[in-house]
Amino acid sequence: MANERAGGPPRLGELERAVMDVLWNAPDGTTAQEIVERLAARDGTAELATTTVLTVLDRLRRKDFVTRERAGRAHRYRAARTRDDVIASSMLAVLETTEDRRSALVRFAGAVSAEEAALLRAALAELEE
Amino acid sequence: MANERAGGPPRLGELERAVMDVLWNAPDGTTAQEIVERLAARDGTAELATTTVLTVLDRLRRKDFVTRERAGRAHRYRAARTRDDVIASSMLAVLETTEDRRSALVRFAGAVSAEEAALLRAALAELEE
DNA sequence: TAGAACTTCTACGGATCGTAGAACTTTGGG
DNA sequence: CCCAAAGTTCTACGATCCGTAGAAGTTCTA
Repeated sequence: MANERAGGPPRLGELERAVMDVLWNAPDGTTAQEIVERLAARDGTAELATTTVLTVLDRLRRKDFVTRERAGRAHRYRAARTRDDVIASSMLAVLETTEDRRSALVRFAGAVSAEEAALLRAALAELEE
Repeated sequence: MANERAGGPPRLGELERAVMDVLWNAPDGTTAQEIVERLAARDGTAELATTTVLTVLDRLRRKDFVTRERAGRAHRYRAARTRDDVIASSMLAVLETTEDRRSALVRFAGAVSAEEAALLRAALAELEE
């Protein structure tokens, strides 16, 4: 009974997030191979083993972040959720850990940068119509 | 080099959060003993060992979520940060994991309830002055 | 059909967290 | 002023998550 994640969406690790970033930049999907290459290029580091990325892709699939389909002998992986969806629902999940969302939101509004405040205002204004 | 949390505020586990909740409801601080009792009362479960709560308090202290001061032979623990501050900065941390904050914010604005949208608008309006 | 390409299985080490006993420190009461 | 009780720190263990990747299995394609 040691550890119970209970509510909230599954958290992503560092590499998991990096892989998602690659997928989000490839709307038509990519192969594991290509992900390996892009990660190495992006970070200027040595390539990871392909199996490493495949393991991560598998975990992401279990978390419903990724889908795939056959393509020749490989699979073509693609993001199952948009980046914005993940970010927004993750922010919401955090917000839901408090009883007093009101004051948390007020605080949040005060904590974002001026530009972001403007963005939020614009987004909220659009909703109002 | 296995695991690197890198950026972002430290995450809280389930019990850690529960302890913070108790502290947030006790603005003048409490002792470990009292936390044990409140947790048991709140959840209707058996009391945890006092050392368990003390361990958690210690970890929270290292994460700068909690401070304490001597009070007789015990310590009096209190929250070092407000609940809203923790929530808001945690939301911000999530937001910062994307490059395109603009569209994430738009999506977020669309995902909150109508009431919450109104709250946000009000909070942002106040900032503008 | 065999070799290459790809995937799944298995595994390990580090980190975090829930959990708590053992050992140590402090202090109030006698 | 010293001791027992109250409180704290030390140490530890098991579970889970994540990064990492070899070994073993599967599936194409030439």
